[in-house]
Amino acid sequence: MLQKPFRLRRSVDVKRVRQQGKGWRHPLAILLVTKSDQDVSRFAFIASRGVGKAVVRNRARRLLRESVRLHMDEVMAGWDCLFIARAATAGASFADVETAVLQLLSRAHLLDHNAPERHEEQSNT
RNA sequence: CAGGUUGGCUGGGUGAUCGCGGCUCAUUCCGCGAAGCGUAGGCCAUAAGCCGUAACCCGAUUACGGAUGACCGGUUACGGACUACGGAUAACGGAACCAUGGGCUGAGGAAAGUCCGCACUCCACAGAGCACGGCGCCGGCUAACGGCCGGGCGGGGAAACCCGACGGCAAGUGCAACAGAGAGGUGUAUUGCUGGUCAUGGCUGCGGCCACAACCAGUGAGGGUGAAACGGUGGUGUAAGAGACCACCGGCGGUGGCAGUAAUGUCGCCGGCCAGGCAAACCCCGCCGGGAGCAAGGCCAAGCAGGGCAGAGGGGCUGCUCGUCCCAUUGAUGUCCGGGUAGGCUGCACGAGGGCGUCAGUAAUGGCGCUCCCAGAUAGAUGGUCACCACCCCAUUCGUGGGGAACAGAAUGCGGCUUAUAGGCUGACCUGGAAA
RNA sequence: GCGGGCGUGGUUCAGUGGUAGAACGUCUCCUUGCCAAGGAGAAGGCCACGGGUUCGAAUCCCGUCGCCCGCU
Repeated sequence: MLQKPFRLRRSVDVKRVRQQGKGWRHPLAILLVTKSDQDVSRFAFIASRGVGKAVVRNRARRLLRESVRLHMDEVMAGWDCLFIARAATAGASFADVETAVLQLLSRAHLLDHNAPERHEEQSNT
């Protein structure tokens, strides 16, 4: 779980994103996005029963969530994002899921390239 | 040593780093603010404080000094309790639950399937009968169970051991394709065997013998069909045969003794000779079952708007009948149109609880003592990355390198069952071989 | 959480104890110069899976798997 302000918690919000959101597809995940009136961007992660059993669904959601968490400060504010796991998500490695998430976010033009590159800072320390 | 049977335990570890949920503490703000402190006020006196002083005591020696100072007289400072005010703190309560920091803690043996059983909660206290559903050898355990333990019986296995929906088909009804003479009651004949009637042919030593058609009668032994054909073996009997009769055996019904709480076992006696199979066919017998479910239920917040038509009945807790209760002509209820909500808290984590010991019991289990506190999410936490060690597989120049690591994720809780499961540890038993 | 149903040739479905069928599709042949339509014929099933009851199971019972639906 992300920290509370960054979670998309109410079912009405999720429904709104599902119905009105613009979508981008990747073999490992689907991203739906709508503009919100919030100061921050909020995220939700969905794995349907088609993805697998409970263990597999948990695994898929955790991988997606962790990928988003590590790059959250690069994402522009004020968007509601809905990540939907696919059948291959749980079987993939974390690195693959991470690149897939970054690809989806950049295709949705949500990455703020002026933000500090946390990744490099981490590897330097 | 090899093969097998069966029970129990476990379900990777350590560290670094970036994160998440819960509880808790501190930091922030607010409320209420005790004792104590300060100020003011009067009150208390039987005061141990102060003043005076007799006596006693000590030193000096007849004068006094010192200390303690009773009684008595006086006094009011300290004191005592009280009242009012003052500013503060602890504790408590609340807000915020946002941020930061600290501490503790965070998936399973099946959390799974939802197949049973309970707790808990609500319902118009749920009564009777029928229906319906479940269970089904006996005894025990349990809150309860379709569970567990022990025992019996039947089946499998060489054995350890395993498996069994294991009440009733001489209460009734029903079912059995094909094949077969006949498939459910007293019934069956175009095979066979036997006798009779009337012929025919062959042989003849004239007494008969053999073969065979038709009809009538007896028979169910032999052959044959089938999953299954109305007991088995031996004899008596007969024209041929048959439980027709007899002996033994098996099975059945009744009855009695002994062992056992019982299921049952065992030993007799009597009967009739057989009364078949299927109740996971209807059913009968015995026992059990009110219904719904934590989205139960309780509290709070927010929001809205009613109207048309039908209408005297409607309503349960599957169904029906009776009974009972609730709502309803102040319009219940049904239906159509329209409007509002999709939040929070609680239930919700101390329990039929875990561990250890001990006692009772063959055991399941129970009693007692000590000890521990052990997830509570809500678009749903328990995760990501890296390193090392242990495990398995492959390669190996024996240094190491590469890969793999099961089944599976709490959602009110608990007791079972069932199903999935890589590997590891360990107890007991059986059979065979070898050695001593 | 509670409850119900389904699984049969490639597809849609019958069959409710006695040797598994229909329609469409597929294939072969006929018809046509060729195709369609039409006609004749054929192939194709361990009845989802594993046990049990029964002489015998697609059917009855138990368990497993998958799919679908309803209520709250």
